Amino acid sequence: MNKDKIENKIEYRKKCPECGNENLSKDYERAELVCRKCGLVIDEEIADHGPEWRAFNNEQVEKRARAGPPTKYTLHDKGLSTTIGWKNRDAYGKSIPSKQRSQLYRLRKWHRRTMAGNSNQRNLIHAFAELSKISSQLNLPRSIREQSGMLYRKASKKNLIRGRSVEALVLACIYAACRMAGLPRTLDELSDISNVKRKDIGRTYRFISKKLKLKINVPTPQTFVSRFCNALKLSYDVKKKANEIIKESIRNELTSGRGPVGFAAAAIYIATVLNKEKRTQRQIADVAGVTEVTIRNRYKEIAKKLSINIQP
DNA sequence: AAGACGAAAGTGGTTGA
DNA sequence: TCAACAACTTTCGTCTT
Repeated sequence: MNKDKIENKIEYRKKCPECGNENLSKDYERAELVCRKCGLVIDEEIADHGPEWRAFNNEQVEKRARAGPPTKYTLHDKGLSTTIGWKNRDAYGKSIPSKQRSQLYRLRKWHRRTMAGNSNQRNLIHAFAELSKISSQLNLPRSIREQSGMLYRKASKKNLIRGRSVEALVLACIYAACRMAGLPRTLDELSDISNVKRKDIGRTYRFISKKLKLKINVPTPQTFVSRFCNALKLSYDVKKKANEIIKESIRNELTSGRGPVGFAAAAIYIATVLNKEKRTQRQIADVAGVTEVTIRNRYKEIAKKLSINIQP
């Protein structure tokens, strides 16, 4: 209890190790602690110091679930399970007469069966273990994890699971949740950390988004800028500049038909050159998952249309 | 030596008949 | 279901710093 308070205080008093600036902003959406002066990401997991909610069987789930609100979509019973005790005693500790005892046995049996005995529940336990593993690897904020879990639960309710790979389904839910939160990951990123092919994740995603009638907008280049800039350790100014370039490009209809990822990468490249925080095309291409060629093509188009002069 | 450039051929996904 | 198509990638030779 006290320990939590102390930790919070320490976090609050943090300084930027790069420039000593104390003006830090917490970005809970992205789960980052960011220096407002130089854009350095100081702590990438501020929103998620919670325990690992992994459960591999019903007993573990019940042990960990207890009664603590808020309810968790990432637990197969939303953390709301009730247990019938194993002792043959009543609430006062008296032993229960044998006549009622057989009744109690029967009650327990069916309780167990309805809890985790059916394949649906077992499937959810498996899926949420998977979900927890993957979202840890991606450092996803809790809100997105919960959203993914909710989507999976919905899919399960509509019987969309049977006959499909659990892993692909989980990845598709994560992909959808990220996009809904405005923090899209690329299919390649998801594919890289799992052993599901990009194509399969995409297909499964389309499947569930159609069946669940999800309304998800096409990602704009801006949604990628912040993440890529952080990965490249670029300053806040570059971020801002890149966003301006994108906004201007959208107005000039340069973005239509172009992949948003490559476009974001090109805008960042221009911004780095303009702000003299040079990164090579290769560096940017690597974090964005596109090729240098794409960056070149895009940035030529932008520079031409917006008449931005790039001189080294 | 490293980075930027651009041509040309290849690949995977979308679209419309 | 198939072919056409645009976006993007791969590869590679050349130029610039």
